[in-house]
Amino acid sequence: MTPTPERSDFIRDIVAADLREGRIDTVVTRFPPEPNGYLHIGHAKSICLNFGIATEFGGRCHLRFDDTNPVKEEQEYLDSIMADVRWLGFDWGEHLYHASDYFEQLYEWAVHLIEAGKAYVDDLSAEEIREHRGTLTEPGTPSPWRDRSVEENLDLFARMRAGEFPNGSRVLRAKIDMASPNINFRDPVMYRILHADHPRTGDAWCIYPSYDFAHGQSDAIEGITHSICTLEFQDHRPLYDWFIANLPVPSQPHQYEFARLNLTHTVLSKRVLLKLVKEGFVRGWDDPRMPTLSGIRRRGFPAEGLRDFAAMIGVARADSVVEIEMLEHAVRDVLNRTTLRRMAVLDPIKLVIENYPEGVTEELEVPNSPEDPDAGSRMVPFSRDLWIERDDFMEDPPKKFFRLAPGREVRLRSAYFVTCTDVIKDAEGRVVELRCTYDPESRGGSAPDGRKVKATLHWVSAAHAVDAEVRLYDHLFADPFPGSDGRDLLDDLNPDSEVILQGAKLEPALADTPAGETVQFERLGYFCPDPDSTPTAPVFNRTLTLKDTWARLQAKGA
RNA sequence: UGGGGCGUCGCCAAGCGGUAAGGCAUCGGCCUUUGGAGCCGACAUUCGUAGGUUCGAAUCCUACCGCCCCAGCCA
Repeated sequence: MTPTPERSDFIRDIVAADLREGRIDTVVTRFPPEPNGYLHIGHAKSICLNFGIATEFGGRCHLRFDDTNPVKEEQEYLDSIMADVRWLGFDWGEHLYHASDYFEQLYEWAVHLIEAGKAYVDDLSAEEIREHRGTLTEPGTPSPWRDRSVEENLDLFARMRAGEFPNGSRVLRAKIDMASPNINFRDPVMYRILHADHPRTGDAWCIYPSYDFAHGQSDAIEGITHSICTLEFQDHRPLYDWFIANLPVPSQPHQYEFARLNLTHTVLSKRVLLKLVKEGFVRGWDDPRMPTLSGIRRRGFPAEGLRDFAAMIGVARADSVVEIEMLEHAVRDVLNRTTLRRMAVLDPIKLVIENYPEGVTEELEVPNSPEDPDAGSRMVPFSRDLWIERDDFMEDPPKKFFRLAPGREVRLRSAYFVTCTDVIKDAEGRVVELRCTYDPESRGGSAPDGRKVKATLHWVSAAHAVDAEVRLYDHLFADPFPGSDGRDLLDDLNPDSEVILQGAKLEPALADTPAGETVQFERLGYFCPDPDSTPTAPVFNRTLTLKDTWARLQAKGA
């Protein structure tokens, strides 16, 4: 499936109308992450929206770090965010900015508001401010410091900047309306004292602007036309507009809100993700089970799949939870057409072809991709002793199982038809080896007499197999709605989200799979080398399984 | 009991007064040297509920119900 290129949503409709009706000449958007964590798939939705609109309408999209809280922000996050946006396939060109680039301008505008009698320094403590704020149903009460003179406010604010006061001792507040039904208007904090080093400005500042005072003004400075954010900022829009209206800003940006992404079987909360990392429930921010872009990349998901997914889910204002199957579909769709096919046996059982000459190896030509003839083919060694998948044999098969069984003939992919003639078991009765005969006439995988077989099995020549570790990944959370109904999030963690297999058997060509490339292990799924992989000890991650009708039938029967 | 939003198929989502797109999932069938892929078909007489306006309503009006967000010196 190819997503419709000209998709439309309410934001694109607004942009199109603004362009058409001449309210703007060029659309300018921005992706404004706070560098306090790694980007996740929810951010990908926003990135695709903002950068997508810019390219579709011939405008531009800025990458701007909302770095106004030095106590939470780190250079590591700045770096990972830039790498992730690039990986996703977007380019901000020259337009890399930081809210911290505007600290001086923001300070001047704060002074402007003080001079206009629209901001004041408050000496109340954080707790007192909260008490004065009122409640959802009761108006707040003015701070006793609300009516200080402009001169005193100017003096105090300058001394706040100069570092004369300790953290938390004073704040600068906008003077709006303590009785407003919109709590954001009850004299919101514009600046707080934070004696902390900033990743970019170092110790140049000890007062930092709040989100509300920094964001809209940063948009105005950059000439952002459409400032797109998530629903929880709706209540802030009147305040956003208030600052723009009361300051001599160079442009008039507007804010629009859309519903953030929620996904079943996953959690998209920086707080929770940080906890999973810090407390060792995963291998790190880039654990293949994490919904972070770095985790998704390590898992082997292609960026194109994420972009297709973003296009598929659309953009709207209704809270929603997207089934993870939709993401998996988008990823499989890309992988199916782009990936090379290889053979690997995850849970091997020996198959010996009794009538095949001992000590002989022949090279069989196997196509690299049925979806792409241009992908060519490769030579794969074949011999008397092979590994096949344990699940591909049943001694006493049910009606619908049509793989190998005693007396049954099946095809070994691109090789020969083989018929199981004997089953060898160990002392405990466990099947340890299958004896077969092959039909030399069926070389390549089809019989000259035209007879058919119901199954095609993948295989690896035992003498040529490369041993590997394979890590099977599944949803990090077993429940579709982690932590719902009051459960502890951690209780919903899927105990089988990572299953590590040792001694998987790979066909030789797999040993040179480059890092970052995802391949298909035929009939099993998509896999990619993990960064832990070495030439002598390959490690593959399972990106996704293939859709599995047989597994579904079994599940239904059970 | 304040304010701001949202309610169209199991999930996402078009629709903007003219008689319910599409995708995911699911279920059939065909095809197949991956039980993959592909192809074909099925899948909302109904749009949170109840009234009203209209020749005609998911779209307009009224009331009600349900869900989400807001009381950080986080963003």
